[in-house]
Amino acid sequence: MSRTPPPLTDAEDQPASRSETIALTLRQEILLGQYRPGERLPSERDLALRFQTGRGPVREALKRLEQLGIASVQHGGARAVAIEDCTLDVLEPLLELEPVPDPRLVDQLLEVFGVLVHLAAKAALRAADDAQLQEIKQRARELAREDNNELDRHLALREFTRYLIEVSDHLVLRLTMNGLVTSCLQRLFESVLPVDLDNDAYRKLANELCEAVDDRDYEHLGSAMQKLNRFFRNSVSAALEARYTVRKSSHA
Amino acid sequence: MSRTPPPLTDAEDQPASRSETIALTLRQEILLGQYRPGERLPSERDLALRFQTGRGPVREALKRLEQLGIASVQHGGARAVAIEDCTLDVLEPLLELEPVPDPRLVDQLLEVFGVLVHLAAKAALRAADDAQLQEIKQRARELAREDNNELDRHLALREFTRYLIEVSDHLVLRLTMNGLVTSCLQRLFESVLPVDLDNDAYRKLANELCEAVDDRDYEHLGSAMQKLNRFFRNSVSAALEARYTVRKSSHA
DNA sequence: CGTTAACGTTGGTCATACCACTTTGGTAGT
DNA sequence: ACTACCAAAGTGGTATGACCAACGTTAACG
Repeated sequence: MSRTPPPLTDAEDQPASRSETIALTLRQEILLGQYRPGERLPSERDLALRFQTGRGPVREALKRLEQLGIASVQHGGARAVAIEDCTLDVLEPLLELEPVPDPRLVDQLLEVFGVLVHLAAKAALRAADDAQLQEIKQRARELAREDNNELDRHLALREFTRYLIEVSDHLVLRLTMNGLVTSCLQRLFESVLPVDLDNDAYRKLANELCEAVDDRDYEHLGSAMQKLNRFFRNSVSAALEARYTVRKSSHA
Repeated sequence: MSRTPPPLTDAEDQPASRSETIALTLRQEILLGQYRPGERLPSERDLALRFQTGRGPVREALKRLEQLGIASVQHGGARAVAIEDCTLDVLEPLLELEPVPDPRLVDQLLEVFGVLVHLAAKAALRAADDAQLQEIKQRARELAREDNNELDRHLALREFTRYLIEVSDHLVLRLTMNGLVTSCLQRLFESVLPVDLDNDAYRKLANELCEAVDDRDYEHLGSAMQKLNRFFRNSVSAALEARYTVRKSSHA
């Protein structure tokens, strides 16, 4: 008969399997502090009962949470883990806990992102052959084009950093970025956009970046990227703060 | 009476559950390139047959691999994923693939680690209250003690960075470090130690770090940490290269 | 030759049972 | 009253077997 389709609240599309739904829900609950660190969470049987399913999906969900570092399941019982001891992968759900992500967290994210991109740029310039160097220069110039709108700029910037990482041939860097960029920044830019950027300031910084790349000047490159990063952090921070307060006032 | 204590004493050999063993084995095989990216890996039923177990444990193992980003399991079948698209968590198994970790990878790891610690130090000095600042200074001085042996030094250094991260109150940084430090560097130091460090050079750098911390001088701190990091990278690199060649020659 | 429909395979789920371990609470010994 | 021990209950781990829905392949069809 009618299987009463699972009550998908507002999360993803349809294709969420049972175990995924369970994992998502539990993750959310733990992240919201519903279970204090070290506290035992319900037994698999109870969870199965609660989610109207068998132990199989519940176990799979728990395995995923364990891999996330968000839960520790042992023979005695599964326990919640403090957020600070988790993996980078919890950042994405953490940012999506509320409709407007925590500005502080976003700023931290961009800060870390900044130093890593800086590293990537240096490594890329060091490792690039002639063709790749040309490509880098080309993409750098794209950043400073005048007819870019906000979306174009972000896409170009993302492509630029992506290419830098690729050229740098730096596996550790790439893996670290995978956990940051693909899972967090992408979402972030999608939800936070459009950010009001000072167009002149931006193009000026982008041009400085171009020069540094053209000259293959590491020092110059470093300072340019730092400025650019600082610029973005400030812009995003301002935008987020604005929305944050707006939301709070309209919510109350 | 004898409490039958034999089973323990070693980290993770025996007490690995079936699903863990499967996950470890498959992870290893994929990392070794036994399945090319995008290639389908055996069906759950085949895997269950191969590991002489049911589909349950196999599914749990696959879920973990999927969470690691190392495999993508869909309705059509599970597929392997390129290493570059995985999570940071694959670094640890990657380093442990061979008895002597890949020097190049280790150097990259230390490089990323360096910039992150630098960030942590700045953030910590910025955020620390008086008591914490004193504690930081105290621990910095521990680094420069004369009677430290190699193990003490590494432990002190790890404690120092750990405390920096804690004080910095920088969640993103901490999470990133969790994926790097706890899983990789710890193992690394255990397996690579002892590293021949130039004692005088080290103490000189440590003292410079102390001064920077005492003065709360960010610029000085930055350069000191960069030097220290460079020093470590060189030392570890040299040690690893030596072992690498030794192993290769004795192996052939 | 391209399209489509049937089929077998695969992952996703369900239900039940049993085993091994941990926790817990009670009991006996001191 | 405290400690040490032990047994029962609860929990995770595994095994089995079945069914469904989605996918890939293939064979039949236009």
